[in-house]
Amino acid sequence: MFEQLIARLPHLKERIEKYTELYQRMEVPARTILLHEGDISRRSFYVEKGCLRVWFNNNGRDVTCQFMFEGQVVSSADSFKRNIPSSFTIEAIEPSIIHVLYKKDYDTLMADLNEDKAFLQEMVEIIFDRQIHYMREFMSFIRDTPQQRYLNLLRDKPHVVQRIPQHYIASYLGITSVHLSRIRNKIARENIR
Amino acid sequence: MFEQLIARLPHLKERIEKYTELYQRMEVPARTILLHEGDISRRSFYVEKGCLRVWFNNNGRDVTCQFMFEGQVVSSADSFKRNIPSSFTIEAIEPSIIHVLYKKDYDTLMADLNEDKAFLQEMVEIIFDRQIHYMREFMSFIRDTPQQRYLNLLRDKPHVVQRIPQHYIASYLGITSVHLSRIRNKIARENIR
DNA sequence: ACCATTTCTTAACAAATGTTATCGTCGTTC
DNA sequence: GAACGACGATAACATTTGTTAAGAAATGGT
Repeated sequence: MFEQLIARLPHLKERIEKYTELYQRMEVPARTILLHEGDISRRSFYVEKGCLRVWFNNNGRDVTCQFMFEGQVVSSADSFKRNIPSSFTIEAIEPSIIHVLYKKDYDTLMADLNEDKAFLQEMVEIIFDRQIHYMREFMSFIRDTPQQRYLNLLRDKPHVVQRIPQHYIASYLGITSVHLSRIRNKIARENIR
Repeated sequence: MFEQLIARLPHLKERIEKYTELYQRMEVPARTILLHEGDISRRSFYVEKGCLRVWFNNNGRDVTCQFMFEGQVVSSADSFKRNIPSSFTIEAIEPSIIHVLYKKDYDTLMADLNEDKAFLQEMVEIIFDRQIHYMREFMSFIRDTPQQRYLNLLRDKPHVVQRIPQHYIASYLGITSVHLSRIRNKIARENIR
């Protein structure tokens, strides 16, 4: 676990391994809710196998805002860090193997790690990358049509399109599944010509 | 300068003041471009007075993605930090007083400050807040209609609606100025009834 | 005060997107 | 293998949003 991370940050190897020990392995079937919108998140998740969907309720309907796959870590960052209600739900949509880190273990660990300059610097980098990620998603929404966003997704994250049911992708793109179906049809017709 | 910041982080007072010294004051008229999209950003800006608009070119037309006012710091974060071309332009849209920090001064300062745990922790918090900001903007785009986004803006940042020309707000909302005008008309009619 | 420019509104029409409903396929479960 | 539910395609129609163009209103510079 966390092999990729250790490969990227060999100087933090021991600390990452210490971190790993605190995780608890868990197998869950599809449709398991790991965190409910509105609850305060006390757990953070690492995906060993499977796929999670992050979504929130908007006037009675799902709005998907993220998909997480093998090797990714996910938590309701603001809820977990600031003890406020989560603004979204985290749900497994495939049978998955998840490693869970409880808030109290995380806090203990962080208290240690805060003494550690190298770790803090790494932390800055990681959060910074997340900032850039969301900034780009945001810019794409201002800029692109739904069709363009779908083509971007095909280009940048083809595994998402392959693994995720289409109606979830539609809501992630901010459109209805009917409209996504039309867009796909249109793209297919254009490719034949 | 930076009084609010010092008030919030009194334990970092000296370092913030050291930071301040490196800034250069600059008065610019409206329509001054402070950073061109595609250029590598070597400067970061603090707004003492006036207003900046952050935008990028999309097939020949402006897409606005942010407004910055008095007391805010702005840079093309990824460009400034990673030495890559900026994905947007920064422009003063009112006559403004700007304080400029050059990259080389910033780097020197950061090298010092990286020795400083308290500062690094603060840094994590600040970047983390930016992450949450962009995440929320992103979620709002998936979730809300343009009319709702305009009402949110009126509710959360009325000063933006008051100070910024409407066609810029339209592009920030991801719609045309004609459509924003229609939305405003509709809201006004609903309020009369 | 005057002119030029920018900004905002409105209208008419076109294109994009949503809504509702129906149908076919596929996988799961009993 | 029958029943069921999830998923995706499609159609018909409604609503939203974009495009273009014209004119009114506001703003800034001289």
